[in-house]
Amino acid sequence: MTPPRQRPADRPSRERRRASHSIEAVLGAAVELLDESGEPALTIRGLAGRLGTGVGSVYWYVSGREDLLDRAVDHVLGGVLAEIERHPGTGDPVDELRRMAVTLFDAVVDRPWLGSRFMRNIDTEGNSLRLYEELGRQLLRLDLTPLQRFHAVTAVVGVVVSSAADLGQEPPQAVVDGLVEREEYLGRYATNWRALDPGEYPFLHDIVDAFDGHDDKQQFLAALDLTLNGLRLQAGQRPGPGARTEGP
Amino acid sequence: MTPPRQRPADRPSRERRRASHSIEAVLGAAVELLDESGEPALTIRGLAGRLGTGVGSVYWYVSGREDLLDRAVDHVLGGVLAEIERHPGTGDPVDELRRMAVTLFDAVVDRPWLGSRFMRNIDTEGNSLRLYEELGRQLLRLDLTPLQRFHAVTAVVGVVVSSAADLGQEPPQAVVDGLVEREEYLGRYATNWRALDPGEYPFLHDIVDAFDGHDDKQQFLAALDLTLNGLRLQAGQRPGPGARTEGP
DNA sequence: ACCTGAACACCGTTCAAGT
DNA sequence: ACCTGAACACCGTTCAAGT
Repeated sequence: MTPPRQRPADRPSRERRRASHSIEAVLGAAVELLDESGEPALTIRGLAGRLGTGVGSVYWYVSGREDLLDRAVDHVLGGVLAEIERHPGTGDPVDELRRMAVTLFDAVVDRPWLGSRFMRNIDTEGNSLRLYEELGRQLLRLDLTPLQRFHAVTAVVGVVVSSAADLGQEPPQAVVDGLVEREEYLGRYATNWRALDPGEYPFLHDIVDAFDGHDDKQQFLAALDLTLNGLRLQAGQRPGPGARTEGP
Repeated sequence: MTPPRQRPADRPSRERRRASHSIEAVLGAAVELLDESGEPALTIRGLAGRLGTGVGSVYWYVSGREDLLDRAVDHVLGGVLAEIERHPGTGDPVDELRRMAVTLFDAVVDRPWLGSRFMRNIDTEGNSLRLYEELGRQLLRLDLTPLQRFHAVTAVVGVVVSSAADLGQEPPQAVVDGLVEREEYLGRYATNWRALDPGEYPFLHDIVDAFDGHDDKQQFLAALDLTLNGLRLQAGQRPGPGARTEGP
């Protein structure tokens, strides 16, 4: 919804400054708040309070809450990028792409507030764009058209984004607080579904046992592998995990 | 983030009532506001103003803003469901699934505020759950395990959700207002990318022409077909559109 | 059964004034 | 160059009081 903001290049500025006041301190505290209680909990006042300053001070470093959020995301993405770049990346391109997507997914599990923000600012240089490049680079080694490559990265990122949306919605506060078990929470779905008329909801009855107590990561991997096998097919490769195996 | 709310069954109540005050009137006005200016523009005060009542009145019909949003989504989903159910649905299961997903996507294009909300409340009966059932039912005709079916619907819904996230972010206000052309907006990305070092960003340079002026629907269809071809492979079918064609 | 609107407890953002 | 905090213009939600 927001236009690409000007991102004033991180001011290097001079050597010593009050330790608590620097863009790094601001982003560090912001990430803390986000990690502790999620996106809605990050307020300018709360952040200023944690930094021991007034609200106006925050506005010296960021142009607003949206900018703050974007920078916090970029900040955290630095670590993800480092992890992704650690590996040589010389194996099968689709396998590499898969590994990167899983790394990204794991980061989102740790920080649901990354939500669908982590690929929002690919218009200008930053960690999102580097990540995007890193993912796409694998596809250069595949026999595809540029348009197919563009679509393929979109699709792979999309699998992570939609999983992130799932994760972001899931924990009702009671589950987060540990008052209600996740099992019990999922169990409610299953219980409700089983009470429905099987004639009207044959599909729900078919999957209800599989749904009950399902694993988010497996769900993500399944979606990812469907996409990647479609991609392998498009590139003329043989299918990977999750495809039907023919004969013994 | 929110726990499944109690949804007090739509009160039928008695025959005549002031026309402007009924749950239908409330949801109708809410949808209007959402269509006009998006999710953030839907405020309780604004809604009450449009209805010509006080804020307290709105709270008699819905339990809060989140509930209002969920009900508005459910309201609109009724139309989508009707369109999906109009067809016989006896063709190839994956083709049918594809058609439904496209219908869903088109609805999201029209109403970006459906965002990732349209499958959020599948714990209890409602149009989201019916939609979910309708999608999944196609898979019953495929040779898959229940877990594979569950994962497949998740994946297909995920493609729509991630496209919705894309669409929801896209229009900066200036583009919505028609002050800036979409072409020009996308062009900024392309211009920035072309200015980057090709050695550092080989992938971006490879796709920049394809990206420039790309079509959202084609992008969605490409991602969808990758997933569906992965699914066809899993079910032992022959691949559909988007797969590499072997010989003449 | 349904509506009213003041009151409460928050927000993000701005800006004159400070050092 | 960086900080302060009051002030402004909003929010969602509650609730005693009305009809």
